[in-house]
Amino acid sequence: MARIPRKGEQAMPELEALGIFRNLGEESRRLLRRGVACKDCQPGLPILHKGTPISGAYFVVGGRLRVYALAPDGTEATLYYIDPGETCVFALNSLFNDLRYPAWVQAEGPTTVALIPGPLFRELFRREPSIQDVTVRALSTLVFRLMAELEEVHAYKLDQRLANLLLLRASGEGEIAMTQQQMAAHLGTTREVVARLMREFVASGAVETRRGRVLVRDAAALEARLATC
Amino acid sequence: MARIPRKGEQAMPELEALGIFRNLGEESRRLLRRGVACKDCQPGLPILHKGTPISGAYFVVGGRLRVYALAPDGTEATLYYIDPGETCVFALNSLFNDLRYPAWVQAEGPTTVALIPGPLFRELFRREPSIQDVTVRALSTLVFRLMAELEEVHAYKLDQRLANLLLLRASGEGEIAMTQQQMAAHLGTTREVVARLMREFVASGAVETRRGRVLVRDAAALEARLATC
DNA sequence: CCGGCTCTGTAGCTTTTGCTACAGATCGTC
DNA sequence: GACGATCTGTAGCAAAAGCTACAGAGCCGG
Repeated sequence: MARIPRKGEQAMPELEALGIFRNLGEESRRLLRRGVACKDCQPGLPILHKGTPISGAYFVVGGRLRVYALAPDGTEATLYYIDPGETCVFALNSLFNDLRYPAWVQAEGPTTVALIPGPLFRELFRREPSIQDVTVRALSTLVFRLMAELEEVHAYKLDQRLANLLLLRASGEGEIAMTQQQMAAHLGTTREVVARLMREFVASGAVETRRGRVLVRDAAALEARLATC
Repeated sequence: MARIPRKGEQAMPELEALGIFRNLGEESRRLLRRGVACKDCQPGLPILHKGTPISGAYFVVGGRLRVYALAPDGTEATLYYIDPGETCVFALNSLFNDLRYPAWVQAEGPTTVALIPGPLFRELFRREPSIQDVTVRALSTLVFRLMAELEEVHAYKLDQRLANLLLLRASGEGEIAMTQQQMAAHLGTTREVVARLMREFVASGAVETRRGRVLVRDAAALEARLATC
């Protein structure tokens, strides 16, 4: 049940529930009370589109956002999720560099998002260590991830990269809720190649395939696949 | 002719020649005078190795640093250059996240580097807008680059990526001072593949090859190659 | 000048991945 | 239950890239 958007003073309690906004200076709080807005997002509808100009910083207060890219053939690849207390690093990057947003964002389930307008966020960044920390950490984390992904593309073959993806995405019970097409989009290849590689994993007993899901049956076998040069 | 390393007060004139350090507050200057060091680097010898713990931020005062990766077969791939007034963003990333340095760095020609110890840099970061700006901009620029490279790997074939590399690296006179092996390392492929593709470019009149160099003869032909799907 | 090292060019074969096509299974809606 | 959409599995062929091998050219130092 979506509430009406909350602006200024009414949005503060939600924001202060996040640790990074709890110990701000009085001046920063005053600025925030005049500029921040919180709103509930409908699951499924894009909140941000590729090419959107970015006017502020987005923080997840509750729920979860999914950031995804669209491949030329229309398929979606999830880039990353944003959990409560986290900010959208692509939006930060766009904000600090006057770039347009490079992907799409949608809410997964009921999600509350705080939007801090650009000039306000920059001012907070100037004066508040916790904001500086979250900004640099978000950018650094993204740098780390992108470097790892680029290295993986150069260093590994597709079977190894698929094995890695399965290991990384497996839940506690060893389940990956992805279609082959989604895996293909993530790895930058075709669905048929994923199917072919998956057949080998099935034959070796490493996984079982279901419609829309994969079950890891022998993680060690996947790790062994990863270790082959 | 390398001078002895300059510490504290003696290093300040060189540092203040860089715009970002020119308008610092008095307290920041006082801190800097007690902590900064400048030194001249020998061309060729690595300044930083992969795996090195990072103790501070590196700014180029004069000359130029080259950051490079080593492939498993020992070949070097230049990742980026650092010019005067710029900082080593990998070192920043390592510093803020307690990571080890991910590559190698060497000086190209006579180069002077200022090292600002970690705690001092963090303090400057907290209070000085120009330091905040250079930090966020360096990280953001790296994010942008890595994202573009990752997208290029997925969206283009090797011939297109080679054409792009030649266009990007060509000097004003259309010369690229790289061996085929270096191009291969950069693109994550083999020297023979580069040779094969280069033969096609030569046959079409787009380039001429020399030992250790490539001469672009028809940039439009390379661009046309880039545009083919 | 000579020798060693590195770079370039080439060939042939193999492996990996992509493309096209098809059929069957599964799921949700009417 | 029927139907349409989507997902999975498979096959065959093509294209791209990798691997191995070799020869010749160019550069530098002794």
